[in-house]
Formats: sequence, C-alpha cells, structure tokens
Amino acid sequence: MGKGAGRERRSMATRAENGRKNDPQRTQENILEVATEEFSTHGLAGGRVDAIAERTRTSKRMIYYYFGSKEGLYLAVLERSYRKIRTLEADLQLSNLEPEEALRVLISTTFDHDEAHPDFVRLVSIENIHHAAHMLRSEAIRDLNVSVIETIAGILERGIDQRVFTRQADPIDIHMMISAFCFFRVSNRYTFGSIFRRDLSEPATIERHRTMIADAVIGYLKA
Amino acid sequence: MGKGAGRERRSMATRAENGRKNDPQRTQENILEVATEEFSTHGLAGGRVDAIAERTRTSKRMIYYYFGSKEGLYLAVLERSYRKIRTLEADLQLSNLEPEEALRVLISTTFDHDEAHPDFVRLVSIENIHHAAHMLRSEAIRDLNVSVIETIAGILERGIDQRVFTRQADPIDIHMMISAFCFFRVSNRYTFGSIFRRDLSEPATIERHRTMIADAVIGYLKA
DNA sequence: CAAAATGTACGAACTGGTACGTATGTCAAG
DNA sequence: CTTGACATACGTACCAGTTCGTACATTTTG
Repeated sequence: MGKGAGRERRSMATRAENGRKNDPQRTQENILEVATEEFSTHGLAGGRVDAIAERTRTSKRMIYYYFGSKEGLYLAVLERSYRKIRTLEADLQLSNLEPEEALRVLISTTFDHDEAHPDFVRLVSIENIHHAAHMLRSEAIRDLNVSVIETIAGILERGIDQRVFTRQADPIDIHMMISAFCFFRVSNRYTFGSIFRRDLSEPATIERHRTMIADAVIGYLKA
Repeated sequence: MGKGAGRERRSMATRAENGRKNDPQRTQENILEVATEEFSTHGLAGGRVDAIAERTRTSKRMIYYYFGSKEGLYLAVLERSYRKIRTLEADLQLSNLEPEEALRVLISTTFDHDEAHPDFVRLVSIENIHHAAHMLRSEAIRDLNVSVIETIAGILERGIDQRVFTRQADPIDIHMMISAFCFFRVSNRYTFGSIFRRDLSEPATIERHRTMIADAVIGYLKA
C-alpha cells in the first residue's frame, strides 16, 4: 500500500533504488553471521530474533523462511561453527614430525584456535548449559572431532615406541587436558579477570600460556 | 475474604491450618535455593521468575519484595554460591604439609568441589557469557578467591627453597591450570560427552582425572 | 506463468513487574 | 494481660511490554 508509484519504473531503476536482488546463499550466510554474534553474546534464550533481523540486510520473515524457528537458527549457527574448525584441524600434517614436536604443534593449533574464536567457545559454553541438547539432535556435529583423538593416539604410540614418552596415557584424557586449558582461558576470561585483575588476552600472557600448556602435557607424558 | 471464620480460633489452630508463619529468613533461603537451580539450569535470560515462584513455598510477590528484580535475585544467587566456597577453602591447613603434599591436597579439594557443585560451575559459565557484568558490580564477590593465590604462592616458595620444585612459576598461572582442568570437566561435560561418548562423571574416570591433574601440575613444577 | 525469494504488518502468548488487600508480629499504653 | 497501632511479611489478581511466529502481499527468476 502507498507504494504504487514505483510500479512502472521497474527493471533496473528499482533494483538500484531498493537494491533487492534474490541471492538466497548470501542472505542465509548473512543471517548466520549476525545470528552467531547475537547468540554467542546473549545465549539462546537471551538472543532476540528481532535484534538479529534488524542487523541483517534482510527481514525477520527470511529467518523463518530459511531456518523455521529460533531454535532451528541456533542449531544452524552451531553446525556452521563446528564445520569451520573441521577445516583447520584436517590439514595438519603431523605424521612427519617427531612425537614431541607433533604434539607441540597440535597444542599450539588448539590454543590459537580458541584464542582466535571466542564466539565458538561461547557457543559451546552455551550449548553445555543446555545439556548439549541441540548437538545431540544433530548428526552433522557428532562425528566430528573424533579425528583429533586418532591423531593424538598416533603421536602417543610413536612416542612410547621411541622411548621419548614413558607414561601410557589415554588419548582422550590428553585431549581433554589440552582442551580444558585452552578453552578455559577464553571461556572464563571475564570471571577470572574480574577476580584476579588479570587480562588473559594480553600478548605476553598468551605467549606464556601457550608454552605452559605444552610443557605441562609433555612433562606429564615423560614422567 | 471468606476467611472471617478463622478469626476467633487463632493462636495455634490457624497456623496449623493455612500454615502461614512469618519466617523471612527461611523464605529468602527457600527462594534462593529454587532460584539457584532455575538459573543454573536455564541461564539468566532463560530462567523464569514465575517458574521459580511456583516451586517456592511462597509467591512471586516475595521474590520482588526481597530481591527487587530478576537481576537482583540472580546476583543474590551468585553471591550465595561464592560465599559457600569461601568456607571450604578457608579451613584448609596446608602450612604443616610438605609442599608437594600440600599442593596435592589443594588440587584434590578444588577438583572435588567442582565435581560436587555443578550448579556453581554452571553459574560461573553463565556469568562469563554476560562478561561477568554482575560480578563486577558486587564488591562481595571480588575480594574472595584471592586467598587461594597466597596459599599457592606460599607452597611454591617453600617448594623452591626445599629444592623439591625447580621451576619458577606464577601462582596465578598455576591456579588457572588447576581451575581449568577441574572446571572444564564439569562445565563441558555435556558437549564433551556427546562428542566422545564418554561419561565424565563415572567414578573410575573421576579417580583417574584427580590424580592426572595433580601429576601434571607437580610434574610441570619439577621440570 | 509458476516457483522461489522477499517485505510489511500484525497477533497471541509469555513474562517481568506491580497495585491492592490481608495476615502476622511487636511493643507500648492502658 | 489485653488492646490497639504500626511495621514487616505475605497472597492474588492483573497489567503492559516484549517476543516469537505468521498471514498476506509482492517481487524476482527461470
């Protein structure tokens, strides 16, 4: 209503004017980007669909058109975040390296990843508050990080064979120890900083922590 | 209205009948208990004041009477949770023990605490999602865990003096390493379990992890 | 022209918060 | 000891704003 005037000057003028141009892929990607930010900042319950719609170059209608519901959008955000890591982890060539060096590279990678992707870390925290209910319903996510375990298992085995590692350790335990340290630094940055007045994102601190976790893990395996 | 009959048989009969009996302390405590459960399960935004009121032996009116607002209630819940730990941490007598033994006791305590109080762990996670905004506004919480650092500093110093520890380490870093491991096991229990099909709350796993973190930290200090 | 993609406006339910009324306890005066 | 007055403690019903979701209309594209 009240827009009948635009009717006749259509084909090109209108495009340039209101800029509409169907581009589903880009629309979805745009929604996901904004939604990632919103959910990782406010949580699932705290995130507002209207707030997402506003910051999008499209409308709320499109969110429901593509993702069905708020939860559907949240799940899509989660899957997209996990998919992004898979890429990084996959193309690490560690089998040529000596066990100790391989482990250090793997740890550094995990460390840097968490440090560089606080959004992802926060989403995982949020998902844990929801008892991982959404992850469990998504086949896409589940069969993911399993490859890391195989990588670690290989490194540990070679390490034992070469007598550079002396302790028999469970790969999943080792992965947990690494994850815990790298993840916690980011996930608990605020409460930790608030209590101890320490900024965990300072370059010097980052540098020190990166070698610290590696030393600790390798020390543990050599004990 | 319609209760005028109870007027004359007051002193004891009425109390037994409708059970009302002014007990502000118990009412507040009751609200806090329920609210802790609600917020730690659903988060601040996800927690419902009505849901809390329902599970209380009092009404929503009382929540606002005592805590002013939803956020006020949430903050009270947070402070209460932190206050509970202070008690535990305070009466640890570690100065008589040898450095290594003292550290093992401290680590076990942290480990067991997190394991036993998933509600607390979840609240801290939630608070981190909110950038620790509420903690920052509460003087009560801030000057809390600082004592832990002094304890650790003392242990490390004695350890260096006695040449049982060789590495010069920052007490806060050590505390973070311990916290990270203990906290992560609980905070990320669900996503971790979902991906690796491992139940981190199994007794055998708990036992293994408890010694694992202690060995790792002590190994790190001896390297 | 049909199907996919998009925009606008609106509704219905939820949810934090409150107005209003009642009960309980305390304490001083009678 | 009992009466009455005042403050604290409590209950019910309700309101107003928010928020997820949708009906309807329109445009783009193959």
